[in-house]
Amino acid sequence: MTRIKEYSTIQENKRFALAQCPVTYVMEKIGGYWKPIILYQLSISDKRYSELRRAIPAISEKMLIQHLKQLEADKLIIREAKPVVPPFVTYRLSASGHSLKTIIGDMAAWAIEDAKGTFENVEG
Amino acid sequence: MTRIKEYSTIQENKRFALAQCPVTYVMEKIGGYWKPIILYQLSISDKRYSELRRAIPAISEKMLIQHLKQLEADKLIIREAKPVVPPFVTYRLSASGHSLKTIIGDMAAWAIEDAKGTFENVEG
DNA sequence: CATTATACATACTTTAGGGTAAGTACTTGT
DNA sequence: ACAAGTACTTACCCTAAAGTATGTATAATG
Repeated sequence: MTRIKEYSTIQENKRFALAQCPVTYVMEKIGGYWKPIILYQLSISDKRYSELRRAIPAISEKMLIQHLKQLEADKLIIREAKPVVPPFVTYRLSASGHSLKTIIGDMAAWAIEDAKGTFENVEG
Repeated sequence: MTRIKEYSTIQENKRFALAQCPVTYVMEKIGGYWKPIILYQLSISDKRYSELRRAIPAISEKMLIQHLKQLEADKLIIREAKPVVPPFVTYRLSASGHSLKTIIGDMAAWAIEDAKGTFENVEG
């Protein structure tokens, strides 16, 4: 995972925004390009690492793992590794993750209303 | 406003995410560092450009204008300019903007609960 | 004995977005 | 005459996040 500088104006402003603005807090947690898609996939069903990879073919392995680690650190998902070889790792939504589903649903509804016809299938 | 390349993998993936994922669509609209804060300020009351600037002292003028233009292009806010000099420009939420308030409120509520640790140690 | 599959890790590059600083045009106040 | 306030605009720099490519250990399979 990429190092970040201890100090920079961007970091300062981010801290400011996080302290002032709960919305930014949520953004920080689900605001990567792929995070909502990962969460959507996990909301359908628990999945192994490789299942996620196949479910989202366009994502690179680095991005997948990186976001999984972040989501895990933010306690939105739970990682379970069976001590076997080859490894068997399953990801699933935590309580926080599940509680986000309502919001995500509302966001999706708003988006679909706002841009009628742009979206074909998905809910996540 | 900064130019973007006609083609890049990032743009490709963004298009993919936007087409597949309504959440990403919402993120695109309210996902700048300052956008939620601007929207929040305008949800309190309509404001002139300079009032916004004073309400959010940490933001640079470039960022403020840039986000205002984007929010206007996305039809979340409405810009009204009186043809006088010195200029008198007022910004206010559009209908779309107002309809976002519920979602923003829910996000804020979730953020506060999550920060408190409400969801911790509960199984998904 | 080489390939495939598991679940990652890590070095390096690119790009979009954010930040800094300065300028524009026009009027009012001192 | 000059500073200050209005609402921007533009040129340039820097950083965080995203992308590319390759490597790791272990076991089963052909």
